[in-house]
Amino acid sequence: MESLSSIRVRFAPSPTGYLHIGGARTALFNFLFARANGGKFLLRIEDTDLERSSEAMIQYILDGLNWLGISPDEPYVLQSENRGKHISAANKLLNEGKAYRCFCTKDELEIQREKAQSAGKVYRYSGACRSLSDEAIKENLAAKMPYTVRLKIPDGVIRFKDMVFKKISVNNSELDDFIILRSDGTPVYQLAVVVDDAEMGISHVIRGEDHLSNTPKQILLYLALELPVPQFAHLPLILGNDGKRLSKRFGATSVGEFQELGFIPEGVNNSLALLGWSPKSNQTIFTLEELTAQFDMSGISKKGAIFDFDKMKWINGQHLTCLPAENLFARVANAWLDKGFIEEKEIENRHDYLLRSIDLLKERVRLVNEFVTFGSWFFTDPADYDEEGVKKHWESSDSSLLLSRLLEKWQNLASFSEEMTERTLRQLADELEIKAARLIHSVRLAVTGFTVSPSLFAVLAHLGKETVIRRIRLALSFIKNNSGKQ
RNA sequence: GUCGCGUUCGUCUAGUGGUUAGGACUCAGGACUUUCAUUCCUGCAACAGGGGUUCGACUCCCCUACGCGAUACCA
Repeated sequence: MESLSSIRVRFAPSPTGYLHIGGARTALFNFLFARANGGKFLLRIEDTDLERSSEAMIQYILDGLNWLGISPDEPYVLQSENRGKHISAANKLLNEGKAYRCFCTKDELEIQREKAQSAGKVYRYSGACRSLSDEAIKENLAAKMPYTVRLKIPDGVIRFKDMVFKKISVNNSELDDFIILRSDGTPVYQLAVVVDDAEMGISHVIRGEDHLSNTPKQILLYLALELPVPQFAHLPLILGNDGKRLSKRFGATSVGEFQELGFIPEGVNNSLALLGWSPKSNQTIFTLEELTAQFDMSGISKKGAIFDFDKMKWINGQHLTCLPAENLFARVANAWLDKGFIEEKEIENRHDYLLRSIDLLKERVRLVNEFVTFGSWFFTDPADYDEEGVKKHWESSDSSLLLSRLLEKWQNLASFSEEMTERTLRQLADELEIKAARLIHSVRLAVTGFTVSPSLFAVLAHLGKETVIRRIRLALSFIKNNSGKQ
């Protein structure tokens, strides 16, 4: 067995069909802890519930981790493949008298439980089978009576130091002799985790707070099996805005959904890290590398964190502006491709144009999808114009005059550069004794269809003379038709 | 019910006996800019309640309330 001196952590999801955001955070913290301490980050699929598990579901998890950039360092382990080891561990305990066969039936136990509950008492297994005589056991076995295996819990108190929650102590009397092997011979979760974690040489178990109260049971199992007890760190839960555990009611809860919404891994990782962890400094925007460098268990909070979608978008936007356009290229180009703005071959043919487009827009968007919603004019003439904008900029009597005058000037421009368009526009404004802003707003609306855009003159130079002229003409006829209607 | 854990601005949080209780998102106002969704500045806004301990408690102790989790032949 590996010694515990080498740091090995694991993320152990059950394959439920997608990578939950809470799971992703657990994975991230495991990953960061491993990286920060020169350890290994492993993945174990808890597929004990075989009916609910499939290859495809495992793939979702792998894809999700991969997308986030936190793939495991070794091939994943399937819990179901360790079944034999779980069973022999149970047998070992049985042989050593640390566990015993329980012949009570499910129905009997159910009745006892109900009785205790209706009497307002705490139900715990009575221990009826704990001291069955060897003869009785033999008889039952001979009679082929089904049995479960239960761990014999000694008197005492379990104390452990959680890296997040600090000292925890639970009296063993709170725990009853829990089942480790079902009557069909399959191992129960508690046994499986302990055996698997030991088998994988896990040194630190980092998982959700919902496992905190399982920990004493598991420690008892480590002790009984004479396995080294790992360190534990429990992460506070991620909650929905009603303060309860995050569930499907809250919209996006899986990594895949965030991806579809237009989040990038950098943003998701950053947001997730800040849910329950805080750095020593005031820094809020982190790359994965920076997180790795600064991650520290002491920064983990004990309080459940409510998920703030607005902040998450803001963080994502920060990454979008910081990342060089080249890094965004593939994702944004794909979004444009999906939307039909461009064709496959254009990704290469018009590479520079696309890249510059991304560069112009990236400071203003928060989600990748917004490159689509606010970027249509890179590719097509505006199909319609912002209503407010039309009212504001195109409904005065001289609207078309202004645009026509500009059109005249620009048609004759030899160089349609940023400097030239700006200079000529301002000249015209002077000539007409109006504010340059009037012309600028009017042109922006004509060229993009929106009232907001990146720096107008940069936009003009980027689109080129031909397109700009065409769009101004289009706008002119729109204004004409529109005023005719009224 | 019992056990465990938690409780600082609306949200994420800093704070480890003496602070004008700090930062971030959101929101509001302002500045810059041709506009803005960018950037910058300003503002709003919090120690759950009650008892102790102490010269002095957000910080330590106890109680209450509230929340979450666990109490399965689920994981």
